Amino acid sequence: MAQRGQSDAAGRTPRAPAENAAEITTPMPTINGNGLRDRARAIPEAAVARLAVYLRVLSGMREQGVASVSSEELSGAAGVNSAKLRKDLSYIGSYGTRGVGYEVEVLVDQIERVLGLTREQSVAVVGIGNLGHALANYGGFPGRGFPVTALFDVDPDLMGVPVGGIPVDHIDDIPKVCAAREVTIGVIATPPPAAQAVCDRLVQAGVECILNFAPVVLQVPETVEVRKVDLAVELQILSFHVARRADHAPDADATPAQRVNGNAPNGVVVRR
Amino acid sequence: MAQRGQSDAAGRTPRAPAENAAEITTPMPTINGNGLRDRARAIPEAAVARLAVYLRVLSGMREQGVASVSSEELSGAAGVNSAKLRKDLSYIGSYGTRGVGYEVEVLVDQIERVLGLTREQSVAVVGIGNLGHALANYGGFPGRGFPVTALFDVDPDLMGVPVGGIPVDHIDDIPKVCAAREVTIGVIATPPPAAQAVCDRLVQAGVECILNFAPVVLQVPETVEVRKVDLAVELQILSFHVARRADHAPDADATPAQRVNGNAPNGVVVRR
DNA sequence: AGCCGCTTGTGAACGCAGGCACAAAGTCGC
DNA sequence: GCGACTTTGTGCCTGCGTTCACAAGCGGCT
Repeated sequence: MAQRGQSDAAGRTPRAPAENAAEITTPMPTINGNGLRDRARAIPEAAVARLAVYLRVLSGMREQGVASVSSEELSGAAGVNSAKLRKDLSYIGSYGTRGVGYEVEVLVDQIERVLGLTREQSVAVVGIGNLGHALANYGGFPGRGFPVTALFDVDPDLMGVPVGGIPVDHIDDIPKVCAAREVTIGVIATPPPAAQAVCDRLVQAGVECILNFAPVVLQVPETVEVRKVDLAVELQILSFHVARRADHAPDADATPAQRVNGNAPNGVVVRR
Repeated sequence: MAQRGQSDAAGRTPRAPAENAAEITTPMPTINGNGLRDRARAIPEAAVARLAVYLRVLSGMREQGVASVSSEELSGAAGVNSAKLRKDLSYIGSYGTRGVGYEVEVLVDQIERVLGLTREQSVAVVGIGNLGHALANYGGFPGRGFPVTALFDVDPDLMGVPVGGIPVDHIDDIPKVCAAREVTIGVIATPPPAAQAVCDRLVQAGVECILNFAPVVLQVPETVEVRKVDLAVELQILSFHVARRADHAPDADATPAQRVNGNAPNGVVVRR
């Protein structure tokens, strides 16, 4: 993304599944051609998204006392094909043991390192509606993760009211508060009309990574990374598939078998 | 993405047991102009996601009385490159006038047709927490869109209570209620442990498209389309970019806020 | 100690998606 | 009515991401 989703969305994605993000204006000034100091950049965005999934699965395994795992097992649990999993893992280094598999602990540590989860990322949520509430309460994740340290809204009634333990500030204070709390990631959960103004303030505050839930195309400087999650778009994509299915239904040839072919490890099938 | 991811995430993008990726694979590159039905299959998923964005932008334009638009204008507003936009539009047919541009009205209609928005998709939301509330109140979107016609939870206190105008039912009634209300899209907004069970019930109810917000890899039959939106994954992807950025920047150790402020690009705001 | 089988890591092929650039096509002005 | 200008639609080329297939490496078994 995707956001790309998801996508992606991914947003993005690609940049993400749904690829998205930084295309905006600027005709790709990316002098990226150097390809030199790209050690980190060498990891494709799609792979990064999957690494996050692997991390979640691995965390679950660790909690259940699983010490070691093979690419086959892990890929099955993550819903990808094992070759892709191995390639993804190879982007971050060689931490497996041939003939044996991977040590869960090691993999967790390494993925966390690559994803930058070793140092906590401070998150600000702007727009404390239903969605903002949900995000504010999200708190810790699979493992620990992203402490929400600042909340903003325009509603006077919300000012100072703690939500999920954090008091709400006015969006005019975004620059000040974000700087003070070293916010690195901003989340926009406002109504569409307010999104761009909020985004501008976040950028002004030095935030370089933004997760946007508002159905608007944000305009940002090239240095800022934006991922978007658009519920309407997600629904419309699904709607497209429904339509396609309906159109195709009369002569429904038992669905494209090739698509899940190599992926679904044996059992993936229909539970229940 | 899916990608998504959206998927990007995508980002990407997302596919349940599998991932996402190039599906649909229709051999023929599609000749437009006729063959109304088979062309839908040839549209790449990434393009579908963008079409949804174009639709939103176009709806806004229509509301402001804009009658006609060029690929350059529209692509600018949608944040993509104009060639890509034209190619995307070409997937659905030739509705532009050379030398002039596209008629907004026509484009809106055609995109809605392709996305299957002409017949309304009935949506069920499962898990009425903060996120579920947000979704239930989402109501209509850009234009009209996806009527939420059913809500489910396990909490006895919620049973029968109307949220956004729709009463909440127990998840055990999913098959019955979904069938009765002809639900075509299911949205899972439950805690992770409940997600798979809910998913199974939705599938059992005949729902073939699922939007999953729970951080779990759902196991579904191949006939079911799943898109996932994982907030943790989105944040981790952003975190990755923060980390990458820090590695790249020689003056890495300053406080994040200070550092980024220093990097603040000249024209902070690009704005439409 | 040496062999065997298992699993990783990766080079190479393949296929899709993106971008460029141009021919086709239609409009406007004269 | 004709020519020049504008913008679409698309063929081709490039690059990325996925998949395949296999050699390399490691542990266990005899």
